[in-house]
Amino acid sequence: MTEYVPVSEGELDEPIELPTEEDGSLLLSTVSAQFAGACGLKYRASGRLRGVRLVDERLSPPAEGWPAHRYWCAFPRIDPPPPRPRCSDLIVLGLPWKTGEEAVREYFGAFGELLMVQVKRDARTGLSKGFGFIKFAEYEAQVRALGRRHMIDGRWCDVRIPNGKEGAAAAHRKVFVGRCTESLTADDLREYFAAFGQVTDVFVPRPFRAFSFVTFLDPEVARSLCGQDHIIKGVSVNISSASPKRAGGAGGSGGGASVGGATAGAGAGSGARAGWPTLGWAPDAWPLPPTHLPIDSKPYLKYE
DNA sequence: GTTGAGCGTT
Repeated sequence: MTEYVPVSEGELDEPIELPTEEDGSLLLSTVSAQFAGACGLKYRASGRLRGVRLVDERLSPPAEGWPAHRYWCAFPRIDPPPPRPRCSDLIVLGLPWKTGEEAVREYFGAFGELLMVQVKRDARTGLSKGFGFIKFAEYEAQVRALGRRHMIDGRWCDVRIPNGKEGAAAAHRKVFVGRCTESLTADDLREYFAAFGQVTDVFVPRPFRAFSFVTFLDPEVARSLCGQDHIIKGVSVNISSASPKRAGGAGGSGGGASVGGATAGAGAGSGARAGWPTLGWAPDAWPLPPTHLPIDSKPYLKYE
């Protein structure tokens, strides 16, 4: 004969009485009819949690019978969070000559715990080369630091994922934006494309050329945009995948894709980059002529 | 006028 088993969704919820079968078992389908997604039952016996035996979709009563306890549902484990992306070394470009590791550590320490800080120096003279490397403990800190510019000791600095192995992956996060007009600033592009995903870099060649590069944090965002035409400030631009930079000259070893924040250019031919529009700074005001900069914060020029 | 700046003594 049918008896009724009190079952609730969670331990503290109000039970619903569910009918058993002729053989005294409770069908899992009877449970899931009331509690969608339930995959079993549990109860408490002398303070400890116990599971109800389940064979072939039938839940068997405990030895002491159904009425001895009240029951609640077991649900499948929610999907385990995907493994966190790991932190990579990050290059910090454009450091003032005077800036040492202490200042870099103090500045980026505000973004999260730092595992490594280096300022690269000339072996002979000990003078800073104007760049360094950092590594965060937490990926979230890395994300916070990428894709915006950083004012360190009076100069705007860029944080990017270094070239090389990591840089090759950056190629998949970057799109080529063709048919740009001169009216489209790096900030315009960053603001527009931020709607599709976090933008970590915008590059607009200077002097003007009719293209730009936009790098996203998520390669899937970049991929999804390829092949599309978009209208930005009335300009129809075409988006395609960014092909690797051509090797050649110093340092180019194949895929020189870069990722990172904005850049204060130093010489003719440098590009314009934009950071977070919300910061409200004006990239078109850059690069400042070196003579307008404090003596201790001239633009980064290798070997100068 | 459709492909980019600079990248690590180990």
